[in-house]
Amino acid sequence: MPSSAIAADQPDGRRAVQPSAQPGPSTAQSAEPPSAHPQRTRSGSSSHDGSAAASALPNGKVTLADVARAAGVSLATASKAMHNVTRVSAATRARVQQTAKDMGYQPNATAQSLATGRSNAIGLITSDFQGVFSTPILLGVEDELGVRSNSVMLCNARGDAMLEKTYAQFLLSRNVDGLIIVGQDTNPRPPIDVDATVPVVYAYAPSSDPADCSITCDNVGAGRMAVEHLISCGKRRIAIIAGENAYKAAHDRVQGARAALRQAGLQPVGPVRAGGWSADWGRAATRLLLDQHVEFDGVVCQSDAIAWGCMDALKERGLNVPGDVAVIGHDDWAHIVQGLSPKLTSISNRTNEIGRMAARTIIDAVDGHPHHGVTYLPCSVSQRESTLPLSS
Amino acid sequence: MPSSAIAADQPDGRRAVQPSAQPGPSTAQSAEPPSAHPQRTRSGSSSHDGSAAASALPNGKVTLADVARAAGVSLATASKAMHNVTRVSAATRARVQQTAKDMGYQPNATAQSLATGRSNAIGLITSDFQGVFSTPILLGVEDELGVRSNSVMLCNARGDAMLEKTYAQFLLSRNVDGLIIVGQDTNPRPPIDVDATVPVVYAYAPSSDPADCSITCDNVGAGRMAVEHLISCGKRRIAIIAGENAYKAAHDRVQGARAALRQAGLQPVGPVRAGGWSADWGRAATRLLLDQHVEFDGVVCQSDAIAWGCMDALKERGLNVPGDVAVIGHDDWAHIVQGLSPKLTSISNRTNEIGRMAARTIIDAVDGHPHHGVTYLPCSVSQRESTLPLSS
DNA sequence: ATGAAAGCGCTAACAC
DNA sequence: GTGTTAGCGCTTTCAT
Repeated sequence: MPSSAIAADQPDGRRAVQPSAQPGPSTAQSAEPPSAHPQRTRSGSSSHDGSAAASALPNGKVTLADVARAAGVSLATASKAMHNVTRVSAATRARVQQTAKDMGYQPNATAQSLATGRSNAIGLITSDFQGVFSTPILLGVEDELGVRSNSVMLCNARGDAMLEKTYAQFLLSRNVDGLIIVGQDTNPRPPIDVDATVPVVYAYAPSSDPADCSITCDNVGAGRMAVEHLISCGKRRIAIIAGENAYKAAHDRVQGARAALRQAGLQPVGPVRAGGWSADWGRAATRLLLDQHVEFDGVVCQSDAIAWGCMDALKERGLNVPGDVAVIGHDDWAHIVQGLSPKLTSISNRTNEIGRMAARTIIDAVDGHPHHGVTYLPCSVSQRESTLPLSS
Repeated sequence: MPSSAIAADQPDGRRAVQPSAQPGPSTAQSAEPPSAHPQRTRSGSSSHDGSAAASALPNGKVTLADVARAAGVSLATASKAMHNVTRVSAATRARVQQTAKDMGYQPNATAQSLATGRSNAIGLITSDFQGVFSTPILLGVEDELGVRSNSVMLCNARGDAMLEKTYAQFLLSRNVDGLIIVGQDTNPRPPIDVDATVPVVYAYAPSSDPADCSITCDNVGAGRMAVEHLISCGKRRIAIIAGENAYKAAHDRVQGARAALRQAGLQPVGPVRAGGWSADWGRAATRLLLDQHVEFDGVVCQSDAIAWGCMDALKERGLNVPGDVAVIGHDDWAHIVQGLSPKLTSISNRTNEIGRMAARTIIDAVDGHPHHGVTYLPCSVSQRESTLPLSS
């Protein structure tokens, strides 16, 4: 464990600005003179030689017309040459592309979009304010799309159906090629209420309309995995602490867990209670189990927070994890599984992969290969110390 | 604590699809016939009466020209009428707007952008793969922008300077009106290496160029607050467990804490060690303090995870929180502060507000009121059980 | 293989 | 007040 003394005192210089409750430049007239032009960064003149730079827009932007002129060809030819596609002589193609590069030409995506009708951008509407699940999904979408030079336009509907509709229309007006709707849980949800002219895919929360395309995780499989993992660690008396009753995920995971247990000729030890997703619930449920003298050597907790509370209660009673009781969580939230001691084994929902897959699916649809129905992506177990079979 | 028995067994129906390691529709040729057109949702015909709907683009989209024709005015007049702005008779304005509404007209933002040179979209480049700090910032940006019908285009540069540059150019080619660069920590960073023709605002990680505009949090003030809070709870022997040495936040917070201590005629109890941001480091550092018989009745931990580990170690030795020792964390991560028992008092960096402010600032700049220099947004303390003064 | 010309849907002078 | 006319920067027939 690295540890170093940190530098001692210094004068306490800097102080915070804008200490008002509602700080912000927009709230008051800027104290600065309202200069007519936005700030601009200086820096890196284009990193190449200066072959005759023709004109340039007032903005400093080079258009295809500029390139064409400089290369001594027509606008149309320049356009073709840039796309490596139609019949252009290899010579001109090369020349145009070189001039374009030399002049620092950057195609104007807006104009391209207007001309072609495609924007190479997809719209993403999230309904999750906290972002626990949707963030990795969003990042996954971006990862996949960024590679293809597509971009994602983001809106946060905060779970409000009206706002969601408004945003969908808004994104559509921006010519997005497709829409990804990200939910905050795996409960099926009604389809968005817009006459979308582009493909739509639902991520995490599937659409209740089976004709729509949805990507979510396989919670039934996750429940099964959790139990199978515990059994593989040599545990046989397995208790289950479920999440919140209103969530389909809770039911799905219980269903999978029971199926796996049954398959091994077992059944859950003690009652399966649903109460919430929090550590507090984990503590309460575990104490209850203990107080009722339920004997278990493994427990599947339907969230990492529940597992946290469970481990707290176990330690409180002098029980050792994983020796006396192995604990497995769900969701695989980095900050919880890593913070616990021993570190928590957990079932990952692979939300990042859900995002990537949603992106691939929508691109496919845009390219004319739509998918339908709900795809259940398998979860995976991340083994850590809380279920180490060694000490069993 | 609510608790309900969950429904018993059901047949384990559904199974996961795509179990391959690299699942995805794009990887293989779709099994479905490649229909020429993307899927489209059905649903809600526009919720209004059917006054003579003239034409409509093949896409089903209504253009301003269609509206103009239907309303019996010229294209230009229709345009003006829609913007409530130039001289148009109230009558025509009303008539045009009504027909537009009736026909379900949605302006084409791409065309508007091309014509005006403004896109009403800002680009956001994040460098945070985990998203711990950038997610709330991002959501804050979106909140503020969404209200103004601006949209945000998102890219994830993963901390790679080259990728960041590529994305910046990419976004610029999409005519974004401004750029927000979100960092993963508060260490100053070199400015982006592009000749931006639009305003740029750095959020969380400030630019090292003082001429640039940056918004970050006031970690010095945060350090001060933490100590002042502990003192206000009646604690006087205060220890400090710092974060990772390579982070400016660690030094800033120590600096602020020492200043507050000095102001109260005190100084830190025991050595101030920097080691990391994890719970493991919190455990190790606290045990060390205890083993060295440092006597403290309050401890400021520079992250919530450290505080977690600290509380673990404290309990381990039979010490009571907050009775024997009050504990305060930094960052205010919901899942940690809520999961702990007792719940953790923490200093919030107000990342959501940083995002909102970045959005407001960039809008201001787009409107011709640029800001410069680093704005340090004050942090705030979220009091919870771990510092309840009652039992002190 | 290359170029001329007609838009994409909208805004913004400038005439009437 | 309202209409006419150019474009914004690019793609794309259709001639040549």
